[in-house]
Amino acid sequence: MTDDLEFPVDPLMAGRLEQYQELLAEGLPTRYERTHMAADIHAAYAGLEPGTVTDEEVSVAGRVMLRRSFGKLLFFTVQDMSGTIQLFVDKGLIGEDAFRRAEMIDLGDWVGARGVVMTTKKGELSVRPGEITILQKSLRPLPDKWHGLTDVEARSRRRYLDLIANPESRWVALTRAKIVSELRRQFEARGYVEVETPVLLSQATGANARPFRTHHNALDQDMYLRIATELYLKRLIVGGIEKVFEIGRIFRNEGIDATHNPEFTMLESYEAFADYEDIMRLVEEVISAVAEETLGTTKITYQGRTIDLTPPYRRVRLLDVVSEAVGEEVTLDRPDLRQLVTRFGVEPQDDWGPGKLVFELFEEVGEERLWEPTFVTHYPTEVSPLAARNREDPRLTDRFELYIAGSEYANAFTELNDPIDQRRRFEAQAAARAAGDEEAHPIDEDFIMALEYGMPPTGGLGIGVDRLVMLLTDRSHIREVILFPTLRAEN
RNA sequence: GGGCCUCUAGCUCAAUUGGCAGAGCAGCGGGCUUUUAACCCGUUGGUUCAGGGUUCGAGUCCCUGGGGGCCCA
Repeated sequence: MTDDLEFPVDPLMAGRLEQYQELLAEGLPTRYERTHMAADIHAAYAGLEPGTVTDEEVSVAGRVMLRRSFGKLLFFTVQDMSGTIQLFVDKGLIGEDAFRRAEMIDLGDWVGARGVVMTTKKGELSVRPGEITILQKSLRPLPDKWHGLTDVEARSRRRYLDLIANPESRWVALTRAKIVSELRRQFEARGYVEVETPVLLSQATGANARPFRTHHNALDQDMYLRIATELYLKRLIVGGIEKVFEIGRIFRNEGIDATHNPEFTMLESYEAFADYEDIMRLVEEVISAVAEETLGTTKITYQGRTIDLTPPYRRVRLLDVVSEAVGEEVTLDRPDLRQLVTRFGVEPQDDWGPGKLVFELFEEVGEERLWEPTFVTHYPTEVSPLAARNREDPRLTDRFELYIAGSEYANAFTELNDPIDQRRRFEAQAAARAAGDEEAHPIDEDFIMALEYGMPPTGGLGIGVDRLVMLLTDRSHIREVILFPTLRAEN
């Protein structure tokens, strides 16, 4: 029967294929009327005495995960999005024909079943179907029913199998959805307007990173995938959309490791008339609210250690973090800065000024010390080309980054709205680029023009959504929170 | 980019000093009216990542390449 197929048939699939072709000939259903999710039934009938048969009729549908077959009894464990429910099939009640058909159901098949809610002698809540319908065959065997799918690469590449076999993976995926939804809700509740800015650009701006390059055929023009949404969102502030945010995919052409995927999701927000201290309060409120709404608590466990996300978060100046880490006072004025950072393993380049030196030193020795939620403030102007200068010390900016568990989760500042200074900053970046820094920011003339029309004082924010999901779901690798992480092509 | 580890049946894993490539699950056949990874009996299934080398003999040792993981930069 499978001989006429134009592709080689795996012996493991042969029996199923034959059955599938019979089902196709009979006609498979195009829909199924489900009244209950598995979890609904567990919730509604919790505590039902063993050996009870109710007269409550329900219908369930899902994928067959386990099968236990006796001579005249058949047990299926069916999994839907909410969990699992057992089907109890009794030959004496369902009849010879229906029972024979039920016996042909394989692990992995999608089925629908309608019948009464009952408990078995052992107390297992079950549905005793009067009818079972195969909704679609699975032609391939599922991963090991006990061990699941453990191979890291296979789990990423064939995420559908991971989701079928590993409840934990499903939980992460669903929790991510909740987190993103709650983030959106938090900003909307504060009057922010969600927008979409271009992904495809003639110039990649808004961050220090290397972009992906592509080409538009009709325009015959090289284009870049965005590395940030920043400058477009600020154009919208100029345009009078005073509270604006975007949750969007960002692309950076860089290596892949535990915390980096070439495409990732960033939330950026901008609010007119706010400064970076307002944004600090916003971040505390949003992060703690998202934890509370998605996990039910702000006290979380990450990699075996507890973290309290309850505001307020500690605030500390970047220079103070660095000073504490190296055990002596570090300032931008120290003549021996270059030697100092070298001593701690940083390899400075010739064109690095004091700000860059201190910043690199912070990344080397400061970050890892920050376990409890901490706002690190006053980043050097030299490494913050889009942030407003601090009024007391113009070599520093009114900027902060949020650190938790040694990693960065948010970056925010009072936005630079002085078009003259912005041009100067861009020119400094252009000089760095000319000196070989491929990640230096290019000059964006149109953005300067927008600032020349006047941007109100504005507080801006970026949150790494994938990192936040990692934190809240206790995953140590970014590929665990991205359904289809970037992988080398197979073969 | 560097170091270490790893790749064996659809899945999860074994294979002693270099000596016939195995198990459990899945599959197939049979039994069983209350199972929970059901159980019991029987049974099919291999390009041991690829290529080369050493050897009477290579999953195992060596070389080259590839995939993956962890750590470092």
